[in-house]
Amino acid sequence: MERRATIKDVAEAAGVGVATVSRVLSGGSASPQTRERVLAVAAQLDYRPSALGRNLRQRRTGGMGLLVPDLTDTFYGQLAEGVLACARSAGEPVVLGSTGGDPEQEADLIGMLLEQSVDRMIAVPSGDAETWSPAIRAGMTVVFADRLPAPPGAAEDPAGAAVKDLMLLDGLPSAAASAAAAAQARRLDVPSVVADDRAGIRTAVRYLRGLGHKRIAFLGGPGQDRRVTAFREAVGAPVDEELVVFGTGSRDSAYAAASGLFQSRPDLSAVVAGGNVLGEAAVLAARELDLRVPKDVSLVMYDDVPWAELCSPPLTVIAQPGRDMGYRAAELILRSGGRRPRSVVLPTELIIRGSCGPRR
Amino acid sequence: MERRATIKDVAEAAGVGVATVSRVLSGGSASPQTRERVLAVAAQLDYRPSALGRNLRQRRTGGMGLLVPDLTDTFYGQLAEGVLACARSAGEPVVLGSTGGDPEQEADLIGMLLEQSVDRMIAVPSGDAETWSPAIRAGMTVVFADRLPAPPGAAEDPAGAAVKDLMLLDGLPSAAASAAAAAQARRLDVPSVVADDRAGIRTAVRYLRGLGHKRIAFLGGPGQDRRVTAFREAVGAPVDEELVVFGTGSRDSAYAAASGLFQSRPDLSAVVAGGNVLGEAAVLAARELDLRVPKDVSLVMYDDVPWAELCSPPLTVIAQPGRDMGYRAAELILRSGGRRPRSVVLPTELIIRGSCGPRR
DNA sequence: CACGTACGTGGATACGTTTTCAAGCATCTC
DNA sequence: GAGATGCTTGAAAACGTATCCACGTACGTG
Repeated sequence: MERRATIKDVAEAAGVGVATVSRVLSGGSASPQTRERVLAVAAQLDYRPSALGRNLRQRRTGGMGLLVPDLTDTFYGQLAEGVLACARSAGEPVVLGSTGGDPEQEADLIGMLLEQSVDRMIAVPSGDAETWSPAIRAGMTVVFADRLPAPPGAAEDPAGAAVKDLMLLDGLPSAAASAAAAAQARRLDVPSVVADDRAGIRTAVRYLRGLGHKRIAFLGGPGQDRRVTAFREAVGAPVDEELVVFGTGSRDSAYAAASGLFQSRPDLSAVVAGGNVLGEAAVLAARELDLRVPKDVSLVMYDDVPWAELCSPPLTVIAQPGRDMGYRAAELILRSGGRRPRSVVLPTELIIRGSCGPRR
Repeated sequence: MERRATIKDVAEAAGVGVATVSRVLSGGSASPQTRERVLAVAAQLDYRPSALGRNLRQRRTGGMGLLVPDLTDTFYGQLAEGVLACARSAGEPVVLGSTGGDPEQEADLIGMLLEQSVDRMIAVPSGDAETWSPAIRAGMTVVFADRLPAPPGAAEDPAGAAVKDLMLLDGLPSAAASAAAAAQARRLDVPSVVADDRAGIRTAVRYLRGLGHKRIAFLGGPGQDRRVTAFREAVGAPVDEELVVFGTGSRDSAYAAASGLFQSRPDLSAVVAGGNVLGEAAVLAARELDLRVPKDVSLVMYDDVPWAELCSPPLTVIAQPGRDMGYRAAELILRSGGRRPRSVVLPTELIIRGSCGPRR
C-alpha cells in the first residue's frame, strides 16, 4: 500500500512549482504547454487532490450534511435518494445522520457536523427552533425539508400548538400556503422545501366528504403540525378533538394510537393518516379489529410508497414528491452562491385507489 | 457569525502551549490543575476541535463510507439504520452513497471517498472484484454487507455464473456456508457480514416442497448469485432453467420479469422472490394476471419488511436481520484495530404468514 | 530604444491539529 | 549531596492544499 501522490510529487515530476499545479487543476491561468505537461504527469501518477488539504485551507468542508428521522420510513428513503442524486451529479459527498425523531440526538448530530466543518446541511427537523439556532448562528447554511421546526415556545401538546397556528392560518387561501411556510422558516432565516400539505389534506378531506363521511379522524405523528392544522381547517369549525390522535414516531406507538382511535370511537367512518408509518399502523389496527377497508372505514394516507399498491384494497394516498423534495433541497444548498435561497413548496396529488368508499 | 475558536485561542486564554491543550483534550497526561484550567477555558470558549485539522495531521478521515444500491429498498434502509446507530454511538460520521446498482457509479463513489481520505467503508457491492481491487490497494479497510462482489471473470449471464458457482459449492453442508462466503470475500482479502442465504433459501424451498409444490420458480435480482446458487442446490439436480428469471434491480424490470414468468409458465405453483422489491413485483404481477395468492400461486419473499404484513394475505418471508447486519458491519470496521476482522454470517428465519398454501 | 503592461510562474504562508523532542523541575536513591 | 528517574510542559515540525505576492519574461507602445 503505497502513499498517495501529493501535489508536491506532481510538481516535482513535472518540473514546476506546486502553485502552478494547483492553478492548473483548479482552472486557473497557465500556459498551454505547462498545463498539458502537468495534466499528463498528474494522470500518470494517478494524482487525486486531497479533500482534507483543500478543506483545511479554505476552512470549509465540501458537500453537505443530511439529517432525517428514520431511514426505515420509505418516504425519507426517497428523500435521501433525491439528495444523493443531486450531490452525486455535483461530485460532492453527503454525510448522513439519522435522528430517530429525537431532538437530543439531533442536537448531537448537528454538533458532529459542526466538528466536521460541514457548513451546509439539509434537514428534516425534529427539534424546535431552539435546537437549530446554534447551527444557524455557527454560520451553517441550512435548508429544511418536509417539515419546519416548531416555533420556540410551542406547547408540548401538539393539539394546543396546532390550535394556535390554526388561528393564524385559518381562512387563508391555499395559494398563501407557500408564504405561510416561508414565514415560519424565516423565524430562523432558513429556507425550506416542503409539500403543500394544506392543499393535499384539504383535497383528501373534501374527497372523503364527497363520499358522505362526517366523522373523519386524523392520525398524526411528530412534526406534522402543518398537516394537523390543515386538517382542522379543512374539517371546519367544531372539530371533535377525540378524532385527532398522535403517535410518537415509532411503529409501535403509531399502532397503539390507531388501535386506540378505532376502539374508542367506533363511530368514525374515515381516517386520514399523516404519514406512511401511520397509514401502515392504521391498516394493521383495522385488520386486527376486523374492520374492513373501505367497507367499515375509509383510509387515505399521506405519502405514496411502492407498497401502497400492494395492500388490498390498494391505498388511496396523498402523494408528495419525496425524491424531488430531496433533489430540490440539495440544489438549493449547492446553488446558494452566498445568497440565501428562496423556499419552495411542491404540489401534492390525491391518488385514488381502493381504500375509500361511501359512508356505510 | 464569529470565527470558531481554535486550539490556539484556548492555549492563549489558558496561558499554556497548544500541545498541552491537545494533550488534555485527547486524554494525555497533564497536571490536575492544568487540565482543569484548560477544560474550563475550552468550555467557556465553546471550543470544538476541528476534525479537518486532526484528519489532515493523521492523514485519515474519521468515520466511514457507506455504499448501498438504493435507499428506497426498505432492506437497505434497515441496513443503513444499523450502520448509523453504531457510528453514532462511536461519535463518527458516515458519508453515504447510493450506487443505483450501477458498477460505474459505484466506482465513481469509491473515487470520491478516496478523495475525501475516507479509509474505511462498508459496502453492498454492485461491481465485481475488479471494481473493488483499486479501493483495497489504496489501503481502504472494506467490509462487504449483504452480498459479495462477483468474481473477476464472472460471465455476464447470471445463470451461467451461478452454474459455475454451483459446481463449486454443490453438496457442501450448510454449516460450510460461512466458510464458503469467507472464501469468496478472501479473494479480495475483505471481510464480510452476510445472511445465511443458503440456509434461508433451503428452508423456504423445503417448506414449499412440504406443501406439495413441484414447480418452484426463483425471481432474482442483481447480486443475488448466492441465493440463486442456494436455490438451485435446494431444488436439486434437474432445475428447469425457465423457472429462474432475473430483474435488473429497478422496480419496472422486476415487474417485467415477474409478469413474464407468470405468463410463460402458467404451470408453476410457487415462487421464491430473492428480495423485497422482487416480492413486491411478484404480488403486483400476480394480481394483474388474476392469480390468487396463495390459491393459484404460493409466494415466499426474501427480506422481512414492515409492509409484508400489510399484504393480503400477509407475506411469508425469509427474514434477515438488516439492522443487525449494518450494526455488525460498522462494529467490524470500527473495532478493527489494524487487524483484519473476521467475516460473520447472520441467521435467517422463515416467518410463515399467509402467502403459501398447498399445491392447487 | 526605453518604458509600461500583461501574463506565467514559483516561493512562502496559513489553515488547525497531533506528535516528537528536548528542556525544566521535583523527587528518589545510593 | 550528586546523579538518576519521572513527570509536566512548550516549541516546532508536519500533514496537503490554495492563495498572496513578487519576480521575471515577453510583448506592445511611445
